[in-house]
Amino acid sequence: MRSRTEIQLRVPEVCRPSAMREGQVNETVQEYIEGIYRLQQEVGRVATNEVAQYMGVSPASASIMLKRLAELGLVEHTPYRGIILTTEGESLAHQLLRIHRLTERLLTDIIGLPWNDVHDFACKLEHYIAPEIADKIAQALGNPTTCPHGNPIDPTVDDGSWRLSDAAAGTDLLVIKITDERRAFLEYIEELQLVPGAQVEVVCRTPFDGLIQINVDGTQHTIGPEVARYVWVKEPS
Amino acid sequence: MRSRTEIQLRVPEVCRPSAMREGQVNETVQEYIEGIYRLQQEVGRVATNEVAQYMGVSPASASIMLKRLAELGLVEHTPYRGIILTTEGESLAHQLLRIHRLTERLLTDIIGLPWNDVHDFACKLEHYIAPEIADKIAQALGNPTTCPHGNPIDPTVDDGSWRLSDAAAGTDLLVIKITDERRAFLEYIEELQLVPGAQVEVVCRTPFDGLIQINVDGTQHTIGPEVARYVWVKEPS
DNA sequence: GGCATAATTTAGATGAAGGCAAAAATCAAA
DNA sequence: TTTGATTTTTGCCTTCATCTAAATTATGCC
Repeated sequence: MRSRTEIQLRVPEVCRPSAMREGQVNETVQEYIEGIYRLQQEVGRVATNEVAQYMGVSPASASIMLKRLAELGLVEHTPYRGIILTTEGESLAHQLLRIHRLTERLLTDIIGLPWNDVHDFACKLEHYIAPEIADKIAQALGNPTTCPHGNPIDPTVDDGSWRLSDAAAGTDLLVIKITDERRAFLEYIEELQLVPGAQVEVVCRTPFDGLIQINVDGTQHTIGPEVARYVWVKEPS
Repeated sequence: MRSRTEIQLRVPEVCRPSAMREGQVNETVQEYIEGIYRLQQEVGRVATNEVAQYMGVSPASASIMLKRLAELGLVEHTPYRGIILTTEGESLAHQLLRIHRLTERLLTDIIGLPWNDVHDFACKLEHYIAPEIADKIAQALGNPTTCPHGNPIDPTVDDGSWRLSDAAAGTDLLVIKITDERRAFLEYIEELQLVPGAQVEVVCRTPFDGLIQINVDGTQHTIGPEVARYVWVKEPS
């Protein structure tokens, strides 16, 4: 047993607690940017209130954070007029989404976790996976093009799909992706067999409430608009 | 484009910033437990000052944290007498080490990162990998027995090795593991080809300064005691 | 054009983490 | 029993992310 005064620091700096709490673009900032990106996809220019609601914080908190994001150059913030991601902010969002989706693929394809589980884990891991590691992961996985839920790994790619809620009755379609990745939602989707790659026939639509009758694998289901909204389809090729 | 008031929270709770900052046994606590475990391996019962020095904080901060760890039941803290891990604390340390080492294996074997890079990444990721995922990783990797630096995945296993600094002159030995995982150290080790699995002959030792002359792959090197201390060897079987 | 209402921002405060320096307490060794 | 080293306590600081309440600005309607 060695003399008690000689213990040296054999733990790398990066593993020390103080170093773990990173710099400017921390976890919270990254989560906001991801949320804003998704909102922007849905509604275009984003209002402060929408960010607040989406992130589950008060409008005041969202306002403060938006100011900070603007200072970081990630969003363009016109006071009282909401925000829009800058090129830099969008590029960060793309980077994060790519890392997130690659991580999901790693978790399903290599680690063997179920597809409805991986989103939550990827949410935590993504903040600690550098882009260079993501490249390595992509390589190791044979450069997959989509995440387990069907979203393109490269977020700039347009897969040409549209929402099932917008599909016309009487068409035969292919499920491309599911964009509500909460566990309960995915479990429901799985029950319906409405997973990416499945064939779905839009039988008919109700004139009210926007219900859609579909046929998947010979089974009839009726789904509501809030489900159909997050299932994306296109013509089978 | 949908009405602006209907945006719902499609982001799982767990991905929201507030949920990311966890409960009692947070990142910092985990890092302390790991550090204390390593110290305990080196020197037995650990003094407050040693924890402070090892973790790079003031003795005051270490003292406060040790009190907290004691309240969590992870260490037994006799005031003014230092600490010792409880069964629970040791078990947590083992769990963390297992996850850390499996993560390192994943990073080298599947992702293809170099062995001197993986420690730092694993340090960050380990806090977000649940034991059940670690089990899946182990399975996916074919239940490896050691990390890329040669440490047993199961920290309770005794591999029967000893420090090269304690080896007698004139013996032929097998390098088992390297226990200083800082990048610069591993790069030096690699330069010497003194990696786990290598054959090393202890040619002679100097009477002063504890230098050791070794022969690896037909090349002679002289290494100091601080290097030899973190290279572990045993008789080839 | 003016006003009520809605949305947004500011101001001020909170609470949890993690840290430090200096003073006080304790231990150990001469 | 005194002295020096170690440890703990005390009191305070900083950062982060959040809140409520008040002030400000925009908007839509008559």
